[in-house]
Amino acid sequence: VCLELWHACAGPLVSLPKRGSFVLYFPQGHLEQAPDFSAVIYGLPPHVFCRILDVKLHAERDSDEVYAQVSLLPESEDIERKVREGVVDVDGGEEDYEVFKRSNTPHMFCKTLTASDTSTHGGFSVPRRAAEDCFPPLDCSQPRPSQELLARDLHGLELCFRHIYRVGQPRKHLLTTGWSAFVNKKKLVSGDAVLFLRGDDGKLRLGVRRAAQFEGASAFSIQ
Amino acid sequence: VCLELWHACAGPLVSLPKRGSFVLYFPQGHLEQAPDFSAVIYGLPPHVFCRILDVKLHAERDSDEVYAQVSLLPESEDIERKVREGVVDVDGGEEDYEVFKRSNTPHMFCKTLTASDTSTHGGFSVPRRAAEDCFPPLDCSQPRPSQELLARDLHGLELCFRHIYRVGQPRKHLLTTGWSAFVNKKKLVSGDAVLFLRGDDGKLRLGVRRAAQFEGASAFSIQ
DNA sequence: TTGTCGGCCGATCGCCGACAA
DNA sequence: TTGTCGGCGATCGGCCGACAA
Repeated sequence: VCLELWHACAGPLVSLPKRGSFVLYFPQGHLEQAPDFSAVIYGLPPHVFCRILDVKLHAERDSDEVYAQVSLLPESEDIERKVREGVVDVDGGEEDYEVFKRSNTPHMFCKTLTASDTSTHGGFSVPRRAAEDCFPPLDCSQPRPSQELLARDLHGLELCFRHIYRVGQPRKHLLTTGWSAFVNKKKLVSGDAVLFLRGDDGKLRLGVRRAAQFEGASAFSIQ
Repeated sequence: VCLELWHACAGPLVSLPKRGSFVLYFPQGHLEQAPDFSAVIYGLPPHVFCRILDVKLHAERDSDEVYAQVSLLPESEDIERKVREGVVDVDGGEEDYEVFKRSNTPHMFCKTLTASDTSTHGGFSVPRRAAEDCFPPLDCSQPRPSQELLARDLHGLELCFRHIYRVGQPRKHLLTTGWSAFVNKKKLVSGDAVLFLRGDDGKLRLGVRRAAQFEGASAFSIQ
């Protein structure tokens, strides 16, 4: 999946460990996150000194929720001592995403959906800055500027929208055709957020960040 | 869940062990059904002599697929020997569902859905026998007999349909309003079957039996 | 600048009848 | 008896403008 879009969806509070770096792994904390398989395992060490073998980015196929799969390799106490003493660097030397982000600033916009955005009556009001930053420019010499907008989501699925400018007297950008199909497909509701992201290659990416959700929220969904 | 409806949905080939009876449990066969958690466990006995502590009937919340949760208690070799010798009866003496069914014959009907039944164009053709056996009788002295039909599914959820008689010249029973909502909610397709069941209390029950489905079939669902 | 609403057109749903298998 | 289809009315989706926050 797209690195930038993944981080955009995850939000600024999420940072991933670098491959090759060292971490302390707390097995008991891991177990406590899986109450269905809760078990008391005696003799479990409180923490294990590990090296990050790999970090894979994923997104849930149904909900688009982002998550990472981190592969750990337990290291010897010898290595642990050397790291603590500074003989071996904690960081593995691989480029950090923060570093990458500072040099390559993607054009990005995030908007929380309003009642109008998610209702069946009408489309999506595009914030002006979002349209100007992320969308291809419209030929405003025409009376009714419009274009087809193509964007890919985290799974690489291509979405298509009609993007128009200036409806009514106060001018504004709108997404019309294709928008409600997107809302339905992603099961978006008022309060959820969408992210537009234009990569350096000019390709448009589209992500989703859902409002605070409860465990088993789908059990209470309408119809 | 409703005992009769559960058995109706499960079909005549499915019979459950009685509570209190004895069975031979084959752990290896159980493991082979869960390939995701496949593991080779050494020293596993080929079979365990068990008593049925409890049998709970369930239905999947999303698909309405029926399944049973069977609780087993391993028994001593002493009991096993007595059972084999006939000193203790294999059956636990609890009433069998087959026995129950022979004395209480519920009015029941099962129909495989046609293309017309599942299309958005029109409602559901009710077989005449289904209507007469399971539905409250209509007042046919009126020019357009119709009634509201209430039925509960396996989860106790109440469905509502408009039931009419005699549309067009060849008279027939139809479910109109409410039917397509039911088809959508249960994601029914042509080939699936619905079951109508009128209990002794006169209450109507409504079950679903899906056509042969493949693993991960939802991955190929439309939209 | 942008969230919401009234108006309105067109597409689809869904009810009715006819007809045939 | 019942599966399918043509027809057509009612409903809803969805695009436009106006207006106000």
